[in-house]
Amino acid sequence: MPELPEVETTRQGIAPHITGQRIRQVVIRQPRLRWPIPDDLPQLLKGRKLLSVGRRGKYLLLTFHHGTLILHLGMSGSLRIVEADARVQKHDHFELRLGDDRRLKLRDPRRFGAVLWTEQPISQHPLLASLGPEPLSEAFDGAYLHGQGKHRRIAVKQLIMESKTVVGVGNIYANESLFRSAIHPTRPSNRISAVRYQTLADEIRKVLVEAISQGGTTLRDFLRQDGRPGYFAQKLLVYGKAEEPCPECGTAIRSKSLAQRSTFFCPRCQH
DNA sequence: CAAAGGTCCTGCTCGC
DNA sequence: TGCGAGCAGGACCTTT
Repeated sequence: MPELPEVETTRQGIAPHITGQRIRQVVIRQPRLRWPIPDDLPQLLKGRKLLSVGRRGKYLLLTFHHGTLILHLGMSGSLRIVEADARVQKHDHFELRLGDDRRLKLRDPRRFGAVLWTEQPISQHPLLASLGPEPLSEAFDGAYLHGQGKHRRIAVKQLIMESKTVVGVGNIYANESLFRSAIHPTRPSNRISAVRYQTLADEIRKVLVEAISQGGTTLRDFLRQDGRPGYFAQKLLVYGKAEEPCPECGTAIRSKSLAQRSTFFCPRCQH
C-alpha cells in the first residue's frame, strides 16, 4: 500500500493529534509483524511524552526523550486515530492509548509492517543507516541518480525502487515517473544519459509532490488517518492501465512483470 | 501461475 | 582459488 506520499499523508494526519501527548498505555494484540514488536514497549512508553512525528523514507519516527518508536506500514498497514470506545477490528495489532483517551491504532492485514524501538541516534539504526537520500531533498538530483546508475546494469525501474538509491519510490510512482520521463522501465541503468537522469529525478520529485497534495493514492484499502481516501489514483497515467490507450499517443499500455512487480509502460513513448 | 502498494536476506555469478 | 560486488529470487502474510 503505502509509498512515500501515503506515509507522509499519514504523518501529517496523525501528528496534530498525538504530538505532545503522554502515552497512557500500549496495547500489543499481535506481536508477530515483520519483526516481533518488543514486548517491553508498554513499560518503556508508559507515561512518556511523545515529542514529534517524523519520517525517513517510508519509516515513521515517533520521538521521545529516551528513544524513538519506528513504525513501518509494509504493504497493507494503516494508522488511524480512534475514540476510546471504538470497536477493535480484525488486524488491529498495535495501539497507543493517549492522554486524551483517544488511540493511535495500527491495522495491517498482511503483517509486513513493523513496530520497533531504538535508543540509538536514529540515523545509526541498522534499518535506516544505509538509506539513500530523500527524493524531496536537495541531495537528490539527476547528477546523483546518474552516479548511482552508471556503473550498474539493473533495470532503471529497479534502481529507483531500491532504498539505497533513493527512499520512498515504490511500484506505483516508479511506473508513473518513468512514463513521465519517457524512459523504458527495463532500460539498463548504465545506458541512460545524465540529461535523461535529470528528467527522471525531476519527474520523481514532481509526481511525489503532486501525490502528497492529493492525499496519496487509494487503490483498494488505503485510507488516510481521518478515513478519507487519497485522490491521486485519478491522476495515474499508466499504473494499472494495461490495454488502455496511452494518454500521449494512444498506443495500448503494456504490462509485464519485472523483478516480481507489475510494470506498466507505453511501448511507443518510453525508450 | 494469482496478485496486491515493501524490502530485507540469502545465495549465486561474475570479474578481478 | 578466494573475495567482494552486483544481482535474482525467496521469504514474510492475508485478502479479494
